[in-house]
Amino acid sequence: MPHMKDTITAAAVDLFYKKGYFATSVSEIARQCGIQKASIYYHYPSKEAILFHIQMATMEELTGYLRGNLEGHADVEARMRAAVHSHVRFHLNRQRETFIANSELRGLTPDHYREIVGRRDAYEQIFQGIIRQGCESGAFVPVDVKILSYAILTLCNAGAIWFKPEGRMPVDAIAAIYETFVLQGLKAGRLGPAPMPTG
Amino acid sequence: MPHMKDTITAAAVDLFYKKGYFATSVSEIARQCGIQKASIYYHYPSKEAILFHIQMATMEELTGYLRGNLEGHADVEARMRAAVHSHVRFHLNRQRETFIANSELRGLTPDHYREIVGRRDAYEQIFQGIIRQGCESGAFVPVDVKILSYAILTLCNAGAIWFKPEGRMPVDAIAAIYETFVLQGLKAGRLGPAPMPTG
DNA sequence: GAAAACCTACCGTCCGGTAGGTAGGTAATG
DNA sequence: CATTACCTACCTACCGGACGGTAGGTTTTC
Repeated sequence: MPHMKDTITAAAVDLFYKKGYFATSVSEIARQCGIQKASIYYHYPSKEAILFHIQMATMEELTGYLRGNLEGHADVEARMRAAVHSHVRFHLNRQRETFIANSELRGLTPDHYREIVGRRDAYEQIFQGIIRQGCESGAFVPVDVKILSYAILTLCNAGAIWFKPEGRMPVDAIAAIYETFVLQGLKAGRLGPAPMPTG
Repeated sequence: MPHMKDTITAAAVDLFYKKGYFATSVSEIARQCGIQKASIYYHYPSKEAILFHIQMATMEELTGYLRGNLEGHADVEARMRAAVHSHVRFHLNRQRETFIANSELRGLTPDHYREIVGRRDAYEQIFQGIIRQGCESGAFVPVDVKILSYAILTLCNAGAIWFKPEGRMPVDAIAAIYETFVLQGLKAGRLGPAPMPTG
């Protein structure tokens, strides 16, 4: 039996995902939990605190998941594959939380905003490190590391938009598609015009 | 000298982009235009109507721009390049409008929602047609058309998130990077494991 | 019996939207 | 050419309601 705080958090995830943070009222969250609005404030000091809690927990888990999935992979191509796979898997399994993390940053206070964006930057830098390493070793075509890292991360989020857990496609199959597409786009293979200088 | 309705629309674009639709009040829009809140309702019947107008105009322009850019290209690879280039260019030049179109669908009434989603589907199907053609002709590796179309469109939106018009990178350079990456990922080139069946 | 968990009742504020009025210009009428 | 009528584009003042949040009392749990 979960504690009420977890129930509240889960209800908030559900509603923030479906209706958005600003369009969701504290009363609605309470109603979904079967309690009164005032009781929410026993567990959380403010509505924003709920949002921050969700975002923080999601970023922590996302980063931890990536670190775990990278362990034991030394080869740069294998690391990239593992990173993409990890990112996609997490986004499909935690659809609602990652959607909130990606789209509800504006609801945060300036302090909390900085906190979350800092963690996000750290996460991105793991990807950028792998891409840079691949470019330097010649495994990948030379690319603008920052631009490509954003592109890849955004691309991998795509699945979370349309994915239905009960659908025909299993998570790993989708992850494999993105993995293949990204690696095909990155691997040195002499196709197309020369890319931009790697400013 | 623009008419007030255009001023209101422009102010709404600005505020919806910066703060989000639900976090923006009609009074704020009015203040930014130097008029009173009630005067907004002379030009628009409701707040939602402003959002719908922005979304509708954006989708119309986006689709028209793509159709124009595809004209005269017969080869499937050239069409794909032109499509990606068009999509990226538009998203960089109309950053605020496309951001709103992508993230503020929940603010629309059910009728308007269907209208916009319908146009979006039509736009996506242009991309899916090109991908399908490329797969069937053997120019592209066999892929799941729908999944890849979403992936490519989402990927091309990435630029609009961080792009600063006054930055070091010109629009066409960024478009070229995405173009190369996408084509490299799509073109038949015998890399990586076999992709999924093209359900 | 005390601490934790939840309640009812309420606060001030802001929201989207409306009612009704008015300044100033244009067009029709005699 | 003066008067009446109408129109556009805005205004002030207000509505009911919902919002986030709080005060203070009551029930449940250990």
